[in-house]
Amino acid sequence: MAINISDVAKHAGVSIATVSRIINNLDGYSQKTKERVQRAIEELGYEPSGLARGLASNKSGTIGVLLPCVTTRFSSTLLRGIERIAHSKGYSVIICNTDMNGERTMSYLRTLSEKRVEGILFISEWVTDEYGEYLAKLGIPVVLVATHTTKFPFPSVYTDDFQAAYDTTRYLIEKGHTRIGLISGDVKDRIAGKPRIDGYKKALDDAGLDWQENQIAYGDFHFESGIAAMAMLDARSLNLSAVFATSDEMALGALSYLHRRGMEVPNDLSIVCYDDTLDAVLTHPALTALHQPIEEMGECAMDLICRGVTEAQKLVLEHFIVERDSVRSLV
Amino acid sequence: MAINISDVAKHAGVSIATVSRIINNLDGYSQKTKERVQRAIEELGYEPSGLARGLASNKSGTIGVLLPCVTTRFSSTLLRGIERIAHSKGYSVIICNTDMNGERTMSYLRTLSEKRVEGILFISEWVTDEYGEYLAKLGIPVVLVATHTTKFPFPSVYTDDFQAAYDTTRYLIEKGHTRIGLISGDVKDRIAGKPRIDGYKKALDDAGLDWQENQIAYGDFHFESGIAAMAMLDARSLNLSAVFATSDEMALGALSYLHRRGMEVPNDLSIVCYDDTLDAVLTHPALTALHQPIEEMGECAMDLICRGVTEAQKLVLEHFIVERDSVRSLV
DNA sequence: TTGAAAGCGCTAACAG
DNA sequence: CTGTTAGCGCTTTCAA
Repeated sequence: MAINISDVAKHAGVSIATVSRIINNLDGYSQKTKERVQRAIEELGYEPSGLARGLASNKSGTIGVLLPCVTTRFSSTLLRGIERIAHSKGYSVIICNTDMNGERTMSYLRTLSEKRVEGILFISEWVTDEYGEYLAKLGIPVVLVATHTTKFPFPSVYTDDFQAAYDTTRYLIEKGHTRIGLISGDVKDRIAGKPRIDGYKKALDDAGLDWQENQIAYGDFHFESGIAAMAMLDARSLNLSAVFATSDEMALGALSYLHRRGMEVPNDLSIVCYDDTLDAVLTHPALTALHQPIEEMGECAMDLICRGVTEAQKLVLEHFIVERDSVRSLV
Repeated sequence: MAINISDVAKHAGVSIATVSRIINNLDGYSQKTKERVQRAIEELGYEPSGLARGLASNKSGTIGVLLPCVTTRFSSTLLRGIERIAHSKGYSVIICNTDMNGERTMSYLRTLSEKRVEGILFISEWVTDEYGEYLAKLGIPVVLVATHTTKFPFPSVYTDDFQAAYDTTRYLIEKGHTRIGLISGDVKDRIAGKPRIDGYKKALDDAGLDWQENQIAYGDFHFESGIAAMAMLDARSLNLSAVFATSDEMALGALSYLHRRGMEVPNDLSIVCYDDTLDAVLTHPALTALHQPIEEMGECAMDLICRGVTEAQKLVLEHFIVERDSVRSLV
C-alpha cells in the first residue's frame, strides 16, 4: 500500500482536504469533483489508512471483546451476534480469550486500551475491582454481557438467572416431579452459580417440596464435570425423577453417564438444562431447555456500544423454556 | 487517555526520542534515565497509542482471521489455537465471519487492508480468483488453513483429506464392514467434499468392495443435513453396516435420526466421523473419529504469520483415528 | 547517551 | 465549493 491521500489528490488535481471530504461522505464539493476523485481512487487502488484516520480522528473503528473461552457454544454464539452488528455498523472486533486468567485479562485490557478501541464487551465473567477500575478509567463504552455488577456503572445485558432457574424448576414440578436434583456451577460464582441455585431452592420451597443439600452436585459448566456430577448424584441414591443441569454441556455429561449406566432419558430420569445452545439440540433425546437468547444478547450489547451508551442500565432479556424430549410428564 | 509521549518526556525531563527508545526496548540511554522515564510512565499512567505507533512504524500489531462461521466447533477450536499464539507474540486478532458470502468477504478484506493488518488467516473456504488476487496484492503474509490452492502462492496448513477419508474407510473395512455408506459434503466442494469422497471410494475399490453412488448421501456439514442424509440412506434400504460422516455434526444428525428410529449405534449400525471436535465426545455413544489436529493447525498457521512466511509451502498435519464407542467390530 | 526535527497519512478548523 | 495548514502521537534518522 504505497499510495496515499496526496497521491490521489494530485492525480485528481484537487487538494487532500477535498479527497478527505469525499471518502468521508461529508459535503463541500461538486458532483464533478467527486467523480473525478472517485476515478482517481479507483485507478490508483487507493485505500485510506485506518491507522492515520484513527490517529487524526481519534476513532479506531475497533471494538474489543473479552471472553473466558471461545470454544464454548455459548461464547461463539454470542460472538456471532456481536460480530454481525459490529460489521453492519462498520466496526471490527478484536477477540480476547481470557481463560479466566487475571493477568491475561489485564494484559488484554492494556492492549485494547493501546489499540484505542472504541468500546469493550466484557463477557460471562465476574467484574473484579481491578478490571472494573481499569475499565472505568478508559472512558469508553463498556458493556457487560451475561454478567453484571452494582459496583461499577456499566450497562449490562443478561437474563435473570434466579428467575430462569426458578421457572425451570417450576416447570419440572408442574410435570409432576418432586424429587429433583441439581447439577450446578460453583456457589461462589455470583453470576451463573448462586442465583441459579437459589432459584432452584426457592421453587422447591414455594411448592412445599422437601429438599436436601445433597441433591445438588457441583461442576464447572463443562462436559466432564457433568459426568462426574451425575455420578455423584447417582451414588447418593436419592431416588430422583429429574435433574436440572445449569449448562447444556453438563447436561450432556449427565446424559452420557446415564447412557453408560443403561438408564434412559426421560423414562428413567428426566433432564432439563440451562442455556439452550445448539448442544441441547444435537443430542438424543434432544434436551428440553431453558432458553437464553444468546445471539440476541450479543446483538443488544454491541448495539449499546455502537450507540455509545454509558449509563448503567440493565437490559434483562426474556428467557423461556423450549420443550423437547428429555422430560417425562408424571401427571 | 489524554496523556502522551511528550507529557512523559516533560515529566521525566528528557526528550520524546528517549522515551520512545525506552518503551521500545531499544538502546541508547543510561539505566538512570530509564528508571526515571519508567517512573514517569507509571505516575502518569501513560499508555502509548497503538494508532500513532502503527502509523509511524507501519506495524499495526494486528492480524485478521476470515472464517465461514464462528459458531462451529471446528472454527472456534481453530480460533483458540490462533488466538493463543497471536497473544503470546503480541498480536491482536480481528475476526471476520464471512457466512460464506462473497461480498461480505470482500468487504472484510478491504477493512483488514485499511486497518493495515500484518497478516491474514483464511480459513476453510475455497480461494476464489477474486479473493486470491486481492490477498496477493496486499503484500502481507497470508496463510490458508484447512484449505489450499495451487493458483496462488500462499502457504497453507491442512490435513490430507483424501488420505484421511481413505484411512477412515479402511478402518471400517478392517473392522469387517463391507457395506459402508457415506454422508458427505458437496462434490463441488474441492476441499472438504470431493477429496473425502474420492478417498472413500478408493479405499472401497482397493479392498475389492462393490459400491454404488447411492451409498452416498449429501449434506452441508451441519447437524440438520446429517439427519436428512441418514434418512435418505435409510430409505434406500442399502443394508449398510456402517456409515462414515465427513463432519462431527452430520454424524450427530445421523445418530439422532437413528435414535428416533429405534436403531442402536453401534449394534445396528456403526458410525465414524471426520474432524473429532468436542462434538464427537459429547454424545453417546462417543464417536470413533478421524482426528484432525485443529487447534494445532491454528497454532501452526499463526506461527507462520508471525514469522512472516510467504513462500507457498504446504504444511500437511498428521491425522489419526481415535477409537471410541460407535463402531462395532465384525471380525 | 541524548535531542531536534522530519515524517507517517489522515482530519478538521479556518480562510477564501 | 475548495485549499492551506496545524495537529494527532508516535518512530527514526541525523547531529551533537
